Amino acid sequence: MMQPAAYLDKLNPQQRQAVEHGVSGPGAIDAGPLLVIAGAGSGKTNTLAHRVAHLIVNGADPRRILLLTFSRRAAAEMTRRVARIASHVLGANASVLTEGLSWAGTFHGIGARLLRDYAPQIGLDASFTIHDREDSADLMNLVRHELGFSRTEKRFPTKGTLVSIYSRAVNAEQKLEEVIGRFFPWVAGWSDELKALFAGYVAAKQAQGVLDYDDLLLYWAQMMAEPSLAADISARFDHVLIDEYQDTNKLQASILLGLKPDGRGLTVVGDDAQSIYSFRAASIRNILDFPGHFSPRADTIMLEQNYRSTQPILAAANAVIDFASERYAKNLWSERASAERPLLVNVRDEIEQANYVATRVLEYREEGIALKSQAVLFRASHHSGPLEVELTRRNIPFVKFGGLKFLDSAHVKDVLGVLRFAENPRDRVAGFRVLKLLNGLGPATAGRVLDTVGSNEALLPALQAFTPPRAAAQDWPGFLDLMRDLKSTRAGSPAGWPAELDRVRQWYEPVLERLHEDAQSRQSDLVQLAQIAATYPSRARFLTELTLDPPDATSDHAGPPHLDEDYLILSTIHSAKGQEWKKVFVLNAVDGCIPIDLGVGTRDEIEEERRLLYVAMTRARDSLHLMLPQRFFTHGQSARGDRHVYAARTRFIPPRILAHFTATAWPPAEAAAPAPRMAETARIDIGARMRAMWSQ
DNA sequence: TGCTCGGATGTTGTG
DNA sequence: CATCCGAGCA
Repeated sequence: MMQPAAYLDKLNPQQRQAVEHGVSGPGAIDAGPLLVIAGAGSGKTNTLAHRVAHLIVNGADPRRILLLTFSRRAAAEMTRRVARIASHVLGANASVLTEGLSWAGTFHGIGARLLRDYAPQIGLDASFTIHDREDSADLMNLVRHELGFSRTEKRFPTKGTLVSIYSRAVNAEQKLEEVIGRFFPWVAGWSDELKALFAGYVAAKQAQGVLDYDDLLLYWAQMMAEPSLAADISARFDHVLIDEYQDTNKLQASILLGLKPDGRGLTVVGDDAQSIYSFRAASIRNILDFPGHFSPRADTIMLEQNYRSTQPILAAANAVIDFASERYAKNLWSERASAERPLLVNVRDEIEQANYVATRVLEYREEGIALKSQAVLFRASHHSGPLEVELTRRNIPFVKFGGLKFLDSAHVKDVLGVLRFAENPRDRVAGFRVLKLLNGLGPATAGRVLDTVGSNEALLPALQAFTPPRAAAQDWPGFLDLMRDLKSTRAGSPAGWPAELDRVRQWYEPVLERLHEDAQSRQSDLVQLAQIAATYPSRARFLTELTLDPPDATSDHAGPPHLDEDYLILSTIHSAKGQEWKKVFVLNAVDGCIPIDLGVGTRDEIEEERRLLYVAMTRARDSLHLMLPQRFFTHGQSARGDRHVYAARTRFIPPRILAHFTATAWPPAEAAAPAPRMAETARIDIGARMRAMWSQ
C-alpha cells in the first residue's frame, strides 16, 4: 500500500470518525452499529462513499457489502465515488475490487434480486413480473368488480385509495383498522369489505405470478422472519450501509434488523430534518429510535458543517427548521460568507412568477452560470405549468424531474403490456390491457381468453384454440403472429432482444393510429423506449428494472436534450433530494402550496411540509429565490376561468424570521406601478402580448 | 358484447 | 381538467 490514508486527510474530524468507525487497520474491522446524522450539504454521500472505500481498502470483501440507497441513480453515483477514492490507494486494483461492489441498489431492487435467487425455496415462480402502482390499482379494481363492490349502495373507495390503504398497512406494519382510523377515516364503514377485498387481491397476485412494489419488501421481510433463510441471507453480507435512512419505513427497518440483529456491520446515514416521504409510510421514528435498538446503544455521529450553502442561506433555512417539534438538535454552519440573503420575491401571479424566473435564469446565464447549475423547485408537479409555457416560448431548454413519468402514458404502457404478457401470461392486468387493444374485443371476451391461459407454456396453444368473436376476427391473426414471435424469442429466434420491441411497435402502430389523435408524438416516445430497451440485456431485465427504476425525467415536447446540451432543471422538491445547484428558485412559497392545502392537514403532515421547504432551501449554494405570487388560479375550471385565491406567504416564514430574507417585488415598481386602488380592475400585460405576437 | 357519450368527482409526493 | 362509471345504442 502506498500512502495508507491520504484520502482521509480531506475529511473533517466528524466525517473521519464516521469513516473510520470500527476499522482499526488492515484486516482489523469490527464495527458496531453506527448512526450518522448528516445535515443538509454536510458531505453525507461523500462520507458514506469514503466509508465503503475505507472498508474495502482495509480488507472488506466488496461482494459482501450491501449498500442500500434511495434511488438507483444514487447507487450508481455512490459506486462511482467509491471506485475513485479506492483507486487513490489501490491504483489499478481498485476497479477490480469495486466492481465486486455489486450489491448496491434500492431496497426494492435488491429485494427483487434476492427473491429471484430464493424463489424456489419460498414457493415463488422465478419468472414473476412486477406491478407498478397503476398496475396494482388495476388489479385491485378487477377484484373490486369481482366481489361486487363496484355496485354498492354507497360509494365504495376507488382503486387508487384502496391501493394506498393496502400499501400503508403493509409498509407501516399496521393493522388495517389503525390505518383507516388514522389516515382514511372516511372509509371506516367499509373495513370488513376491505379485508375481503385485500384477501382477494393477495390471492389474485399469487395466482398470476405477480408482485407489487410492496411485495418486494414484504416477501423479503418474511424471509428474514424465517430463521434458516434469515441466517443464509444475513451471512451473505458483512457490512450493510443505508443512505437516506430518514425516508425508510417500518417494513424496511424490519428487514434491516433481520439482516443485522445485533447491529454489527450496520451503518445508517440520514437527516431527520429532511424526512419527506411519510406519504409512503416512511417513519421518522426509524432514525430517532435507531440507537436504542441495540445494546450497547449505537454510536451516533453528527455532521454539522455545511459545505454547500452560503452562510445567509443556511441561516434562513435553520430559522425555518428551528420551529420543528421533534428532531436531533443540530446547528448547521458554513464557512461560505456572503452578503446575499435569500430573496422573497413578490409577484402578482403565476404568470409574472414565470416571467421573473425566466428573466433571472437568462441573466444568470449571461453571467456565466450554466442552466444546469440552476434549478426551479416546486411542491406539486403541476405548479410548473405556466413556467414551462414561458420557457418554451423563450426557447430555454429544460428537463423536468418528478411528476408524470413517460412510463405512465397509455401508449408506453400498452407496449410494455405486450412484453409483460409474453413474459408472464398469467399476469391478467397485462393480458387485459393487451387484448382490449384489439378491435371488437372488450373486457368480457378478454376475460374468457385469459381464463383459458393456465401457464406460461400453455399460452400459444390456448390462443390458437380460441375462436374470437366475429367483430374481432380481423385483428386476431395478427395478434397471434405477434405472440408467436415473442414467445419463440425465448429460444433466441427469430427476433431476439431488443429487436422484439420493434416487432411489438410494428404491430402496435395501426392500433396507435386508431386510438390516438396525436399518434405522431406518441410514436416518438416509443422510439425513445426502444432506445432505452437496447441498453438492457434481456426482456426480463428490461421489464423488471424499468418498473423499479423508471426514467425520471420528462423533457419538453422537443424530446430529450442531448447530454452535452445545457438545460434548466425543473424538479419537484421530492425529486430534488440529495442534489444541489448554484441558483435555486422555489415556486409558490405560499400557504396552500407549501404547505399544500390537501386534506385535513394533521400536525405531522404540517411538520413534513415544513421539512419540505427546508429541503428546498438547502439545495441552494449561492442564491435562493422564494417566489410569492399574490394570487394563483385554482384548478378545475376552464382555461379562461377567473377563479383564484389570494395567497399569503408560507406560514413557515413567520414575521419573526423575516430578517433572514430580503423582500423584493417584481416587476420593479417604476416599470408597472398600478395604484393599489386599481387592484380589482382587469390588468393586462401589453408587453407580454407584444412579445407573444412574435413568439410563434 | 363492445363502444361512445355525458355526468360526476377527486385533485401531492415515489420505488 | 382527466378519469371513471353507467346508460344507451350498434
